[in-house]
Amino acid sequence: MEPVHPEFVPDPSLSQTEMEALQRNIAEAARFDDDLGFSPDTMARAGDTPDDDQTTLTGGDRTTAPPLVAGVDQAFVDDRAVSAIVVLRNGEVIERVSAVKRTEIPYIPGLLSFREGGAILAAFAELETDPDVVLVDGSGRIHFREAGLATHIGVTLDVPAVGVAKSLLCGTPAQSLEETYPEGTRIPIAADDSVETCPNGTVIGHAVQTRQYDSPNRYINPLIVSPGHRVSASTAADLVEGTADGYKLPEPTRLADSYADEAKAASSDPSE
DNA sequence: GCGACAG
DNA sequence: ATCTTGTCGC
Repeated sequence: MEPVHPEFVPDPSLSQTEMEALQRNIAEAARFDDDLGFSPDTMARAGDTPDDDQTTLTGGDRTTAPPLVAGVDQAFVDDRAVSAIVVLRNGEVIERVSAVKRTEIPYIPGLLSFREGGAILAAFAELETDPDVVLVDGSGRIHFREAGLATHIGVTLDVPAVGVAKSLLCGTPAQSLEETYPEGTRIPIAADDSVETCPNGTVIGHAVQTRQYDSPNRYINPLIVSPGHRVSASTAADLVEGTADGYKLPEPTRLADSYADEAKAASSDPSE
């Protein structure tokens, strides 16, 4: 798939001020409410009975096929970024692609999309499938200008997108994230003074505990989930919870992560 | 000036 | 993100 908004394609040669200006425009074009082509509750998972998705004469419309969910993740080799995309439906891999691109700028908090965005869009250009929603590694609305990596990619491609991060970039959690929470716990993240584009108190995402150990002194940190584009904060959390399958990371993200490592190894293999 | 900051 | 062994727990 190709960019619907070429003017938003991340350009690493821009000045920092120009990058920030572009992010403000992207945040204005972003929709942080649900505009999905499917019902978030049609998320069947691996192991589910296939005929669960057939029509019920008297029930609601259950003819809708489970959505195509894509996971995107990157790996790095020297000055190159390897982006991998894995598309799943019903827990089954439908397609996977990867692309390699040189990184033009270093990692700068708040400007991640200008470092990784090029490789990601190159990978999407290779993708034949049109995913219903994309899970991007990093923040979406939880960003200083509400334009994190997931928002940048989602708006540029005009595809529903969700940000899945392992740590909090900004914003204030309703409860401390230092505690150990049981699976299923969802803690709202509110905008604070560090988020300069929206009122303080706005819920810009959630900490989501997709996995937790049963026993004593070992614990797992929650994921930080936020809307990227065309998804609300609560639906973003629903989608991540609905695609997680026994691991902390949702399946599409987990598979993209390992595929990126494979592609990275292959790209730096002399015998190839 | 200092702190804080996804991957 | 990346560099890596051991260690805990089911």
